[in-house]
Amino acid sequence: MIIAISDNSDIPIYQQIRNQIVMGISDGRLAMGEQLPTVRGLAEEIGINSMTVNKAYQLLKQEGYIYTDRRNGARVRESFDGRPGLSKESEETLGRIISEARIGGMTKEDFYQLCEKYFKERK
Amino acid sequence: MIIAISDNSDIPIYQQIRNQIVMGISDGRLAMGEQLPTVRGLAEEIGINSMTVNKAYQLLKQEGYIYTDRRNGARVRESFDGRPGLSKESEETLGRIISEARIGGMTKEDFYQLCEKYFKERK
Amino acid sequence: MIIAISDNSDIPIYQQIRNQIVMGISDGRLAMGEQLPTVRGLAEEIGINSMTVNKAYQLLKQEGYIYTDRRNGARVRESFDGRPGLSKESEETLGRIISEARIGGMTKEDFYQLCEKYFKERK
Amino acid sequence: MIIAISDNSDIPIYQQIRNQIVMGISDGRLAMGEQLPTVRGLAEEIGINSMTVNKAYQLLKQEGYIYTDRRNGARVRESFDGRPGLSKESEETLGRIISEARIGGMTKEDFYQLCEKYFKERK
DNA sequence: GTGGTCTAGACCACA
DNA sequence: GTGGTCTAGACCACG
Repeated sequence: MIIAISDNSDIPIYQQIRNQIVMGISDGRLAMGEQLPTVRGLAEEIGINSMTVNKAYQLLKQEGYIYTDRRNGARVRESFDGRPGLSKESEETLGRIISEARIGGMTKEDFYQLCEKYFKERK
Repeated sequence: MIIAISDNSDIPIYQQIRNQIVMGISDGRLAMGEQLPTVRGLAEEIGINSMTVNKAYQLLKQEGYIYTDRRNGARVRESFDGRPGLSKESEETLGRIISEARIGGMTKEDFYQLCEKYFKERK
Repeated sequence: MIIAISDNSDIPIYQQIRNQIVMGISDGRLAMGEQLPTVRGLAEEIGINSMTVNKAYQLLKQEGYIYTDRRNGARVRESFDGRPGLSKESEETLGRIISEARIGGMTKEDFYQLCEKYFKERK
Repeated sequence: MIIAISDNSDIPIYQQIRNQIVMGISDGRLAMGEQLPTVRGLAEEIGINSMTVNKAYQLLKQEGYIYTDRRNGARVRESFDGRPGLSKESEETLGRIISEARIGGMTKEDFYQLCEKYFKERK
């Protein structure tokens, strides 16, 4: 899986990595239990410091998306059973986005149609 | 309209203001063309630096949600025509949230049901 | 409040800082809402890198013990209402310690007497 | 006695083994003087490197929980006399946990009730 | 002035 | 070889 970082984004690099891995898990590019690139390997690949990748992995680990096995590096969680639907922050953000969509003139149907795109994606 | 700032949020204060005004416009608490509080007035009301409020207004203006007329008052835009849509950033964020929802075990129906809540709100 | 770091401990420095602040909150040396030392200030005081203090603060923040107000630095949480009794890890560790105590020949009464010491402490 | 290793734990494997054996001794699953599995046998059983099991045994031996007789078999110590007590480390950890419990809103009685659970266990 | 982020190196424990 | 920790110094956003 390719991880592309945008230098001129105002989202911190470690967050961008975190987001792309989450999206990779969601759309199937990263399978349950699959091994992630090593911290150093990924850092080299995208040309950043390994501490930054480490921070992203720590965040993913804390959120329960991955775990680190001392023998094999980092892996995607095998199951996401007990986790609640959405984090409180993400739900708030969703509310904000829906507000923006409504002001932007989108109907509920327009919005759901947009969502479909992201539900379908499975590269 | 009451604007409440959370000190322990990770979101910068000026963005919290911006978000609340956007949501106010969306759910009808702020009417099209309605005059916003003055920068200094709002700053005093919520007990923060007026530079911060100014920054929020600048952002809203730049995003096209409000405009300032020559008497220095800020008003909500009268119409939001143009093709319906979301900003590129917000659409990306939406994609990220849908990914999180899917991993969290939400079905498309669960997600839409959650969205309904935010579409209904109209205080 | 004085924070003392042990260099020859196998507990990471950022964890030691975290533990001492937690204990400070518990025994009243740090009041609810009280401002913590600044990251740089504390780092200088105990002669370590500010990133390490930052890491400790991030951990405390994530655990809900403190929050960071952009205007005033880091502060102790005002209330700890909704938090559950003990984290799963701490409860497991407690079980392990009780096992050690029993093998060490302590009766339940011996153990509770030892606990009393830590419940009483309020410097 | 079954020893189960968790790959996604932050606790090193050799310590997990050590902890489980200590708890086994405490709750009676391992009798005083009972012979432990061989290093190689246990390593194969739980599918890890025998160096790791060896490290756990060394630690247990150093802590006085087990001893190795001249026929190379490891056995649980016959008696644990001496003045009742906890290691300095464990006592410190206990203090930390009590702090967390207090902040978490547990009363002394809540805490003792939780402890009871671990005192009762004797499989 | 505050915390947040990032870099370029380094050392260590674990397995 | 893996992740985890730490350093010394730097820049940035926020208020």
